[in-house]
Amino acid sequence: MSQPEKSRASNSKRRTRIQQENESRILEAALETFSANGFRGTTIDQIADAAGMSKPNILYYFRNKEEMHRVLLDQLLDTWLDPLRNINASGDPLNEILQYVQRKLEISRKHPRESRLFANEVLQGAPRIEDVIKGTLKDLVDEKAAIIQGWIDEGKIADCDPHHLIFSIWATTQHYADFDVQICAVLGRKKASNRFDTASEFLGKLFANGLRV
Amino acid sequence: MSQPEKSRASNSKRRTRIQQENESRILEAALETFSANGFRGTTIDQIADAAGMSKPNILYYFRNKEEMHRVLLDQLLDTWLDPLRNINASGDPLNEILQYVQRKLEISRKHPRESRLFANEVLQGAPRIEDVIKGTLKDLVDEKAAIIQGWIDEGKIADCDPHHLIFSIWATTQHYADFDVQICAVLGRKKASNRFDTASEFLGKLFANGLRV
DNA sequence: AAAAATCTTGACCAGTTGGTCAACACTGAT
DNA sequence: ATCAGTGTTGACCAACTGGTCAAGATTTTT
Repeated sequence: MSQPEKSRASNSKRRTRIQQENESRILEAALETFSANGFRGTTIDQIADAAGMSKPNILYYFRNKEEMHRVLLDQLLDTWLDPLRNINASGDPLNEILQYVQRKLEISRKHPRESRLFANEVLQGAPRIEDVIKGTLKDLVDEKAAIIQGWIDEGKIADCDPHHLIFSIWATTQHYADFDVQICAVLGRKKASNRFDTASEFLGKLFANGLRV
Repeated sequence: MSQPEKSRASNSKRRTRIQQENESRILEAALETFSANGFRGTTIDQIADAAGMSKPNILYYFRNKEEMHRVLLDQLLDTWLDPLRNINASGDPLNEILQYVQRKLEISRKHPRESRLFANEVLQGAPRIEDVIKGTLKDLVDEKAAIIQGWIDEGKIADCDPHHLIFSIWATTQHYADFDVQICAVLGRKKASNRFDTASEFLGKLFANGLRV
């Protein structure tokens, strides 16, 4: 009776101190490298270097390159959907939406690497997260879109397609993480230094104005 | 006196019929593959397959993988900047901006592969187009931002940061090319079928409303 | 028709990369 | 202190990949 082949990371036994430390060091290094170079552009050696350990040791904790990527995407998706979940049907409509914009922008500011990892994945056709996108994500978006449609019907915000409204919030906020290099280059050193604050102000105005009845 | 090493493609001599045909077949195949898999994720063999020729023949026309990528990016950047160049200081402010939104959206609709190629490049830190972004692109954006600021000062459109306005237009329109998989999955088969038309309507409303004085 | 130029590719090579393995080092429970 | 379980890595391998080359096929020029 041999054990099914499992990496340490996916083992359900209680994890030791060393396991926990190393797994998080590896995931941190993998996030850094994957988000900067994409999946194919990342080598296990790079991750090993970034994590300060040997390649075989990386593969002692994760069965293969794919598994590190999968774990990162899984972790990511929770954080990703959280702000959307927070939209509250009984709150003030405009305020709920503006809060959502600001929360998403805050994620771009604080977690740009996760944003780029996600962008890379979707750009390549989302092969590894197709299920989540078509399932959990779609259901959640449909649910919130219905809430927004309700607000529109009550005349609380301007008439527009709720799905596209959500897309436009994703687009504008994630842009500040995914295209940061371009943003900084175009703004120049000085204006770029507080780009997230000026972006926050701009997006607040745009959506507040754009959704006025 | 040996010729400097040049691929056929970059040779300045008059190009033969076969050269022209094959170079464009290769670039078409390369665009398809690069935009779907990224630079590192693309192998010359894949491009050769897509172009229906052998690998050595690909490398007869282009010195290496890098050169195909470079040529594609060069071609792309022209198309890319064109709509922005079209913004006219003496036109009707709101109309000029809404036209820009629609032109950019049209590019996402007609040239999604180019958009993804560009997105891939910027996501990875734009190593190969840094110069253009910091030079031509920045200058052009600054110029158009000044025009928009003029309109704001005249009270023709709402007060907002012109640079971020441009970013938000890039973000919202390119999103429909770069994240198409996600858009389609979330919208579902039926609503996805005319996604560009509904997007056009939504973005028109959002920016028209958002820029009202 | 023949020579010159251009085009095409099978075979090959060297470097890289994902992943394995056996042997050795460390940790912590007894 | 012991030793079973856990952690670590140098050496290695097979597959892949970017790129070369010489020889032959095709097209164009004369």
